[in-house]
Amino acid sequence: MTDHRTILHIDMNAFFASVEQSANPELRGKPVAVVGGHGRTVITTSSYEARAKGVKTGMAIWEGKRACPELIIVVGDNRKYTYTSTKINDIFHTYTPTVEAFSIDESWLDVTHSLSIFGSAENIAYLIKARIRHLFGITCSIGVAPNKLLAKLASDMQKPDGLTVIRPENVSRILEQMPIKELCGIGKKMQRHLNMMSIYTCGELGRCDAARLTRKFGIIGTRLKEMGRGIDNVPVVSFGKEDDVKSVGHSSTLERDIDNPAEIRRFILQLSEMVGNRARRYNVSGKTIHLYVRYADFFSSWGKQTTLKNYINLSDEIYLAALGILATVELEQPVRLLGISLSNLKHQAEQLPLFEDERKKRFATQAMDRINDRFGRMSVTFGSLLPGKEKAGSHVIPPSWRPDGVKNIDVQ
DNA sequence: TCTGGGGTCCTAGGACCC
DNA sequence: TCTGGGGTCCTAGGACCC
Repeated sequence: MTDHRTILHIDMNAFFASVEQSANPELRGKPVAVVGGHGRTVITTSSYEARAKGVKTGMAIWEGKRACPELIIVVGDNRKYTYTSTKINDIFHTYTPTVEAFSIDESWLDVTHSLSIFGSAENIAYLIKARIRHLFGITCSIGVAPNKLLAKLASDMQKPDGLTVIRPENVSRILEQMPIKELCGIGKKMQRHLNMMSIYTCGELGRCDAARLTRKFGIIGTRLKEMGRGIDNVPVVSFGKEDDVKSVGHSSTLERDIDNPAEIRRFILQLSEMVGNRARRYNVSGKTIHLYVRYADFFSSWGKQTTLKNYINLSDEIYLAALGILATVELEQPVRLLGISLSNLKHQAEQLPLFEDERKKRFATQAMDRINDRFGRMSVTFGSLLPGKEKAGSHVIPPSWRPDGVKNIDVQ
């Protein structure tokens, strides 16, 4: 299907750092790095001034300082980013109802049916950029194209504060010399494989024999060739029409490596509480629990999962399942990171448990969740957590957070 | 004082059932 | 007693995205 859609991809420039610079004039024009508040943190986002000096996302603080000694370290503040992201999302919705949040700082808009009202996609892009700059003092890069793949590619072509339009008649010219790694979906490994087949540009990928790609990559081969030609029919899926959420998980690098079993169990309980709290807020329960451990040497790790007969979402049930997994292994090193996730999810129909003690437990859990929602994570928790004052990892939300928050889930 | 945290999707192989 | 094959569920692990 050759469609005639018009898609915008909007990418907030250095989002967390820009929000900080906007909130604090002393940071403007200076190299700033946003980091997590606790534990062995890394740089989540850095300002363009810092990037110019070689500061990159994922660097440890000391690495960032080595690249740029005058680097200003700012501990991230979730509330600022979620608030700003939500408000920006509101702006998008004044131009089209079809808005898909790819992450906290990236969205696609299908404006095909808005063009008659607002004139042109470029006009919409200008209006959006002006409003975001006016309201929040930050910039974004916008790509306009006939599909999501090309719109995302376009928004990457001019940063910061760019506006790039890829018209259907220019697609093949633009892709001819474009390195394949610029395409969303082609990572390091795929790039290496394609390079070994002497494929370096999108043009070459698009002309490659489909059978050759399919032999090498299986079913993905066909898709790769399409990507090389700039073909992408994936629709923009707005909030409320997405697929069900598939898993809920938390992981945390510990402040220091630990090998004390009681301490490990304490962190597992804490993570179980975080996972359970979120699952209950999403109103889902799951029957597969996954425990992930990374050892002190950073490189060795393992993950084990177990599937239960029943769907669960209470913190202590998750905790017990995770402990069950832990009991099947012998730890080889001190532990650096622990993670728990709940998958195999289903929407939980609201019904009161039959037995009095179960009802009491449900109410107690709901009360605890409400307090935590209001006053922040882990304001109240199970007693066994109280003696330790150590808390798991970073409080800075990941860029994968979506302003829509809870996804829509069909009741089954 | 090296190297975060949240996800999705895909594949391969084994167990088990019909 | 011997045989093939399809389907589903499960675990483990990897690639990719932000």
